[in-house]
Amino acid sequence: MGKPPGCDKNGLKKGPWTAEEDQKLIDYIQKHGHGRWRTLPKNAGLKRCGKSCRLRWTNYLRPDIKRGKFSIEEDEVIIQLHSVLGNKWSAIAARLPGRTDNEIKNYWNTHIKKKLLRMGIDPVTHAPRLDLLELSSLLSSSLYNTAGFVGSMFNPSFLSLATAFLSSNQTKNLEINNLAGNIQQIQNPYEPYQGNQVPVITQGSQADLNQFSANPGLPNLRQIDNTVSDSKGFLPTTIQNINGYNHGFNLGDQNLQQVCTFSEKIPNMVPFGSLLSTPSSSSTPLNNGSSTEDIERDSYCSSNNMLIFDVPKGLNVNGCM
DNA sequence: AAAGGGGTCAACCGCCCGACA
DNA sequence: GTGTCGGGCGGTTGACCCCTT
Repeated sequence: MGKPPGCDKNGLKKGPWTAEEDQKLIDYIQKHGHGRWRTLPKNAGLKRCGKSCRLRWTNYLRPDIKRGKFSIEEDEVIIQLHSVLGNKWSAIAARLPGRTDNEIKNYWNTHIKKKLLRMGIDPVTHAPRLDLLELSSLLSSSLYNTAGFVGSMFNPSFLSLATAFLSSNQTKNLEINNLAGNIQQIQNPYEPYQGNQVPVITQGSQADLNQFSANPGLPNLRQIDNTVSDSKGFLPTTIQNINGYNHGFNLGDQNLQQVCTFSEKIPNMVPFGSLLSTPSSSSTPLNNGSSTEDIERDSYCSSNNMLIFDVPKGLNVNGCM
């Protein structure tokens, strides 16, 4: 079954393409079009395998390729689509005109993944990292018996519920994953647990949240500003409906649809970097290889739409990440 | 100035699938 | 049903670059 690897046979050249080879390939495709990649290199006078030619064309030489840095909007589209599609880079690329799957894949692995990790978000599941919850659980076990409010704050039943809640998100269907992408709200990925406030990442079904709201052990969830930047109608109404506790998550297929039709909205979209990026108060980036622009981009954030827990002053949660 | 360590990204690899003879 | 072909996919590699020491 299948076909021979090809490129390492018959003395075919591998490695970086020269300008001359590029020109030959471009000239040939401009004259004859592409396709028939196996015979193309011979006809074009190239000592390359067809696959190498195809990749060079689709990933680099194609005239409609957009070079240069990814915009904030593109970042957000990628994150959104990845939360729904996973590592389906070609599917993601299809929604980002001018970008190739390879480029997006590289960008994800080198930039976005790290960014999400800094934010305490699992880049695979787009859920809060469970190891952080486990850390909370450790805190709970050590503090539970010594401080009354901590016992309430880190109520094991609450942690258990939260863990199950978050775990369930990893296996739930697309709409839940999309919800995670839409309403993850976090304060500061560089210093996630600042002062007396713990960032809250809310996601889940209505039943999940009803459970949360019904749990007396929950800390005081409040939202600084629940007027969500949805003036263009992009963000789901779910966020608008969150006012303190859940007032009704209503996620259905329309959310997936929103993501899938997202690219049409890019030109006029309301950035939701405020949801996924960071405030300008970040101090030292963890990635010292970041360019100034990266730092600025990572710092892009609006000051509203923050969901926070009130944490008693006595509890120092700095450095939990 | 030089070494080395880490980040980036173009290119490659291996596998898979659908179409077709 | 089987083999071949054309093409696509996600994962990985390695050369190059830049920054730090």
